[in-house]
Amino acid sequence: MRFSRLFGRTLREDPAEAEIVSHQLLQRGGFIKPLASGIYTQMPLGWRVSKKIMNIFRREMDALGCQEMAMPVINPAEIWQQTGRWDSVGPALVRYQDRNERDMCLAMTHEEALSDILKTELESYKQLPILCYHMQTKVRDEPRPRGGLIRVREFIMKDAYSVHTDQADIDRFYPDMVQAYRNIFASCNLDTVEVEADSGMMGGSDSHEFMVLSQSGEDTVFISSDGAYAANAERAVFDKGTPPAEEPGQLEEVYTPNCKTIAEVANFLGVPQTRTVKAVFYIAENETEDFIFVVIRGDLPVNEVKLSNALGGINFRAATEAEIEAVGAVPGYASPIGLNKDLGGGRKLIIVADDSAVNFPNLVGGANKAEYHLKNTNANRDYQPDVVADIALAQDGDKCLGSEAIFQLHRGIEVGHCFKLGTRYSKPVGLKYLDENGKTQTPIMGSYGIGVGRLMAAVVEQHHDDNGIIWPEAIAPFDLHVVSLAKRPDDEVGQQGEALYRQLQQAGFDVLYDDRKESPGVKFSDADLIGIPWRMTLSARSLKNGGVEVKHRRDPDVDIVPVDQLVDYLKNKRQ
RNA sequence: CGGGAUGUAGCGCAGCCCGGUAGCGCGCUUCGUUCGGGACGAAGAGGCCGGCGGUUCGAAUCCGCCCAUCCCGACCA
Repeated sequence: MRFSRLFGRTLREDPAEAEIVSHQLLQRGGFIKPLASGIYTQMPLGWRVSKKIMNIFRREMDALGCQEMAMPVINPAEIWQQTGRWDSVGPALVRYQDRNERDMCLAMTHEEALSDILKTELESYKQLPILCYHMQTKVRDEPRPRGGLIRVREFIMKDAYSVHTDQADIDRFYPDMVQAYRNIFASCNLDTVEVEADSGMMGGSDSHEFMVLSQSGEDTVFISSDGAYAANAERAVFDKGTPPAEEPGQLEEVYTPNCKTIAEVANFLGVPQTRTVKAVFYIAENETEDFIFVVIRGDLPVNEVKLSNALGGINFRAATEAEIEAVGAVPGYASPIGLNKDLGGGRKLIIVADDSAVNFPNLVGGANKAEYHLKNTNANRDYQPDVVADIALAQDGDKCLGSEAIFQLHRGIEVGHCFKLGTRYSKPVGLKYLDENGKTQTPIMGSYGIGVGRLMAAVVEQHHDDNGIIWPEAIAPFDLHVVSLAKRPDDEVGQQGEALYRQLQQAGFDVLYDDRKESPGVKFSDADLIGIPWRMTLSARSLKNGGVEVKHRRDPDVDIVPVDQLVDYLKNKRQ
């Protein structure tokens, strides 16, 4: 490619709206161009990188025996209604009606589309496992796109699916897929951390995220100080401490003026926050709008993902002060003690207790009376929780379960996610196959996603310097960047440059040839910004020194290589 | 959806308080000089000052509403 003909140009300054480095450099280098919030065009340079990334995906998926296919972006509503996600995923799913007023949507992922195929295609255990993947545009109307390519509303994802006879079969296959993901990230020179994750809207039992640790990440992950445990914030379980061995004491009302927060109460009564219990309130988004009364030890924040899981995956919102008062609780001094669980009309008050609030005895809690708290509240004696679960949010510095290690908080970019889906999709859709004994069985599925653009951005986050991007060789837009410092196109240097460009292309390299009429400074700066690994400078000076000046983007040093030895030199040096 | 910020030429910004016919740098075009780390000179092109409404003799500037973009949070993968 001649630089003079390359569509898209470099910018001298960072676009004002770009805050994170990958967004700045990808835009400045002319890789991407924004169209609307969270919607980007991949310009020729960016698309070249994407294609190289996708080819790495192909290589790894094909090696596993996964077959590439292509499923549609446009889906009919029915298949999403069948799995329940038409209602459960909310406005992130882009919906519309076609001209016949049929409900349609733009797929945000493809479990439904694949399941629909399997409904008629899958009949026998002999077909299993089915391993397939595709790379397709996903559309998600995100509440808040951010960070350039980190979180967007339209993006290409490689998603693979596996269909198995039973759990044992997916358990055998799953590590191979995880290994393929490791290979992919290794090929992109990306350092990733594998963390236990919540499966979120995907459902299913088991899931692992691949995180790139970065300040620009939007996910919170905890890694134990001994490196033995890593989990994202939604999932992380931690040691809440050992409850003191105390006999339950007598309930005792105490006057606690102006003590609406846990900190104030603990301070006023001179007890640690771990000896208090607090209440948090939500309204379930179900037909009866049940009132969710959460009790949790005073020092712990609520993990709403864990809470949702404890309640069978329902959605909810924070309750208003009026709604709290309506069930008889007093905000700031609330307690589940003495509240009526039947709110009438089939509406329930559901008490969800974190295990901390149950295991720790004699906690200070609200009295449902302004300015008063109760000492020595005890779950199961003073009130009956409907659900007891771990619903606490881990924090930096929390202790790991079963070891002395400490949680350290990191920010991360989620670049890949593997899910064991169980029968989350196969069951509602009614997927069936006949086993060796002619018995009807429900298959077990897995799904494995990785975003192309997000991966590209994550690589830039990890591989850049003050001057620009430093692409790993495997995904660089070009292999070589030939910089000609010819004064005129037809002079000695110009002619040699043309010949060199042809020669390197014939040797099989992807070459960007800077034939522009620009000053050397401009060409070098653009070369650094675009970040192609190998830069070859051809100039009167280099020719006088015996050839072409070869420099790797990440090293300051240069080699002078005679033109006729260049190809051998590069084949030797390149990874 | 809540909080905050910003919208003026392709990009980065000033001008806005204090109303009076729109400016700087980069980039772009032409010519000349230059030529190893974002060169120099000369001459140019390019703007519905985000939109709508109001106040005013007069609005980029004051007021109201709306829209868009970014950041934090909610939410989400």
